[in-house]
Amino acid sequence: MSPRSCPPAPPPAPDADPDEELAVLAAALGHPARVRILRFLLERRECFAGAIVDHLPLAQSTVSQHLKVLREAGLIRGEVDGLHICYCADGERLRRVGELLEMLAPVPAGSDR
Amino acid sequence: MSPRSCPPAPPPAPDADPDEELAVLAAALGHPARVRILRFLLERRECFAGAIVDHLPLAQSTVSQHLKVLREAGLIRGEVDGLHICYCADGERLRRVGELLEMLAPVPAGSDR
DNA sequence: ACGATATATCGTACATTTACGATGTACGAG
DNA sequence: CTCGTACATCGTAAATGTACGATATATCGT
Repeated sequence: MSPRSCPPAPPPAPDADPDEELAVLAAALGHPARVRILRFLLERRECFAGAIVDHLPLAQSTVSQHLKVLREAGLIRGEVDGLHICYCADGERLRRVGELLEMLAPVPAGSDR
Repeated sequence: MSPRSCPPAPPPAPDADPDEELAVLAAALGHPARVRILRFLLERRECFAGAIVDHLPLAQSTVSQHLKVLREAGLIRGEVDGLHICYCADGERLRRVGELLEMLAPVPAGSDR
């Protein structure tokens, strides 16, 4: 079972300008360490920040900074669990990226051969 | 009709690491001016660099830099047409972003209510 | 060949990002 | 209350990004 499921959902923070919204989300995804963090959270059952630090070749403070970037973009959420913090990837927010992308460049009709 | 359709396709430049590939593409999308350039190219029939410059509140040299970032990420291609250069958004490459995103976080089964 | 036009590149200034170690904060154990 | 653990934040240095004006390059028209 998952270590702790994160709270239902924080404010979705609607952005007036879709270009700006996409740019902000894409920028948060624009560093390999952050993509790796997301993949780690999505693939593993673990979620504690320490596990992420152990998984990356980066200092704890650096990982914490990357977590902050992801948090501020709404791509992850953290829930305090005693001494630990359990981070979860926010699948909805990630799907929002795909949605914005699809709005930008709709896939051409009948491209499912 | 479109001003000039761009050449078929340059080398797809496969990236060994999908996390790295996604990060590079996302970083290229991580600035509102670049998203606006892509939208402009996708929505309008125009494609000349000058039209993009007119469309953005940025200096010509700055727009040229953004075009370079998009070009290096493979998100646009430019074809010289006399004095002008016609830029096209590369739909395939944009769809590749969605693909990488989908590989990262598959949409949960039966989420199409 | 010359001048005008379209775009790229250079040089530069300033802001932001990335990385680290050090330090702060909050919690639980004892 | 004190100590250790887990994480965040601070301070800072180096790298990268963003923006501009100036300049280079290439093409077209004459």
